Amino acid sequence: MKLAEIYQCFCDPTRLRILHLLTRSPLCVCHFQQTLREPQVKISKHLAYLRSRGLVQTKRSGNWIIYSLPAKRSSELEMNLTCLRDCAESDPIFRKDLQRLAELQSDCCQPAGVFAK
Amino acid sequence: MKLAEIYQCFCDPTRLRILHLLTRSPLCVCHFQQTLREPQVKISKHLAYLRSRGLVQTKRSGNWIIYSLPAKRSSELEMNLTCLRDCAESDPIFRKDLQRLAELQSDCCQPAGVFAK
DNA sequence: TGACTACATACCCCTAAGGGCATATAGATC
DNA sequence: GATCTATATGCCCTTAGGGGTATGTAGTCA
Repeated sequence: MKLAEIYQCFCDPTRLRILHLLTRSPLCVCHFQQTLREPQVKISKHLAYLRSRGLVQTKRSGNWIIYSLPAKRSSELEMNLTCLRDCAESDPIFRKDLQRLAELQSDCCQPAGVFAK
Repeated sequence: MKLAEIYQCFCDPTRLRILHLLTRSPLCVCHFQQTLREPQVKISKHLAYLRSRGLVQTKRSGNWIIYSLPAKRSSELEMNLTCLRDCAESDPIFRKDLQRLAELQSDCCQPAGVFAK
């Protein structure tokens, strides 16, 4: 059942935070590190998990690997990402993540194009 | 994170089918058995899992244990149950479950009150 | 070419959890 | 009390997966 696989991707707190951030903007691994304040290996593994299940896509940009949600998403995924975004509004952890991300984005030393589009 | 715990409950296909049915009506274990066509022990264990995490409630009615969604639900749970219900509409497995349930409900030999309210 | 940066992966350990079989329990009925 | 029905639980096996340490790899820049 496809739906259960989506929820399997959603059922870890770190992955949930990653996916939530991706509903806002494509990001590279170092941004997740700075935003989530988790070890690189942990983030990298969860990203690999999500990638193997088609929940995220990557493209290289110089030294950075940019992660983003897939351009084409099933309606189930789309609905659940929207639901996640709505639920996240009232949760302090997700809010804090967004705040940290905003601070990153206001820095001037970011790789070009990461936050674009 | 409370939200991740909800998704942990959602991440197994059998539990997802159980929860989906419960968005329609309170049910006892034997109804799940007939609707899902899964072994009693499997259903019973998944119900115990959901109960231990507060996703379902029980009340006894004679020999039957009636399972239902909790009367008072967090907004996160409510939103995700709604999303599940919407997603389930397009999935043949969930549709088939609903069909079997409807057949059960049209039988005349059901315990009183199970489907009430 | 060599050093550096950003990221991935192999290996290890440990726990959660899913499934099945057998058995226990609780209420109903006789 | 004995039995039946409906449901729960203990035990066992197996796999998935989450976390950490160490190391590999790919692109960049001097």
